Amino acid sequence: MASPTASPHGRTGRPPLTSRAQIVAAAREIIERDGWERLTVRRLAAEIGVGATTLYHHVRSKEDLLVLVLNHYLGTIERPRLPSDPRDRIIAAAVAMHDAAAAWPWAVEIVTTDGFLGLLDESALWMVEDIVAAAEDYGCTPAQAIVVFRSIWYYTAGEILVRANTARSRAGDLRPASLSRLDASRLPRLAAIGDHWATVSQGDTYPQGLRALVDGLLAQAGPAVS
Amino acid sequence: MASPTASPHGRTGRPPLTSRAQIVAAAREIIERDGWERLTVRRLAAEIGVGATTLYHHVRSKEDLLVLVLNHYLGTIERPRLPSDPRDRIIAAAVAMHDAAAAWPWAVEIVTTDGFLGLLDESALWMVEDIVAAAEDYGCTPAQAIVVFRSIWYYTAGEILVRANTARSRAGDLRPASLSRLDASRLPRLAAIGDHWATVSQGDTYPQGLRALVDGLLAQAGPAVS
DNA sequence: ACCTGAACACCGTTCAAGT
DNA sequence: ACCTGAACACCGTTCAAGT
Repeated sequence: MASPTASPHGRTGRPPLTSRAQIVAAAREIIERDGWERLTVRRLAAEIGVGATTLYHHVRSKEDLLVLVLNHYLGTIERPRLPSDPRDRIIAAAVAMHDAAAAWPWAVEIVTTDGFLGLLDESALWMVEDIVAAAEDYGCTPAQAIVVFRSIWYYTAGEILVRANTARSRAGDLRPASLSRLDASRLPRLAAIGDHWATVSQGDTYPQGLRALVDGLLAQAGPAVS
Repeated sequence: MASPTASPHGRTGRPPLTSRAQIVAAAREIIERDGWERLTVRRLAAEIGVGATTLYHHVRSKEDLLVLVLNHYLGTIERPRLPSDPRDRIIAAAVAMHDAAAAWPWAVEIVTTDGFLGLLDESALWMVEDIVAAAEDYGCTPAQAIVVFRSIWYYTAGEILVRANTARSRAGDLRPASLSRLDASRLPRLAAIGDHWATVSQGDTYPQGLRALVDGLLAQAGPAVS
């Protein structure tokens, strides 16, 4: 009566044809091949060669699936060597976090929840750890270090969002977004800037704004202890 | 043969039963009553009492509709009186922008496109104008003023996103998000902070981070001219 | 225990046809 | 010119039934 393929966990019944690892791998394949907008439960099931409803035996919901995929992605990112100077270390860690997010902008939607730390695996939390540790090494209290991380994350998430949406809208119709049409008497500064805005906006101002933010935050925490 | 209800614009044919103004009003009604997630083309049409396909004679797409609704909303916000000191003026304008966005977090998705300025009516651009003008009054070049605005917008949009997603996820299942489960040997600082993180995260740290960002940005532009 | 198809309750958008 | 229902091409999720 005993199943000839009884699992080592002592479970009985039909052995699984689908595994969480297989699901995550297929999801990454779809994201990389077709873009993350195409990752739907139905497509993912088709990719694996299984009924759509089967997936609900392995993940609770689509969001659950996305968290799974995100953690797998974050686990593949190597932890960078960081400078010893606390201020420079915060900036380097933030840039690493930004680069990781820029490659996977959809992840930002999952991760922009205040409780998101509870969703992430330990292997993905070193970005947070490094920033908090550097802030404390500079002389921040734990509460100040949290504010430092949060503020950097807000700034980074916003930049990623703009970056992703801009790329998406450029894929569709080009928008002129010309400011020269503006009424100079009501919006004089914007009218004067005119098309210069588009030129400046093409550049990457993330690092510059980041340095400003970090310097401002550390100044609030008091002068360096060194 | 002439229509008895020929419009003053000299157009002929069946007079419209549906107007853009009516559509925008109905959309706002749905958003305020049921939440913005419930605003669908079909629901909107039902609210007006018209076929869903009819709306496509008045708006090009759903995105077009959202831009229409957003501009109407922004047009109703009063332009605040701002301090004369440039630094304080930037902060006050940013806080006004933040408050407007916090009330309508869905709008952030529309407006986080680099070319979004081209989508907004003049009546909505005073927030941008005021920040740019204040930055220039402080002594920034136009290019620096653009970086100031962009950086503030990134930070603000990110905060709104986290705020909106946190509210949404709290409406669903409560997440514990406990950091005390962490391995202290691999993530010592986070483990030490533990549940203190949740306490600090409950507070509103937007103004504090904003001040840090603005001070950092203005320091980059050089010392005050006054 | 694992997997299935059918079904539910939706989406945004197009298009030929009606008035 | 304006409005319509039907249809297209999808979604995420549930559930009773099969193996």
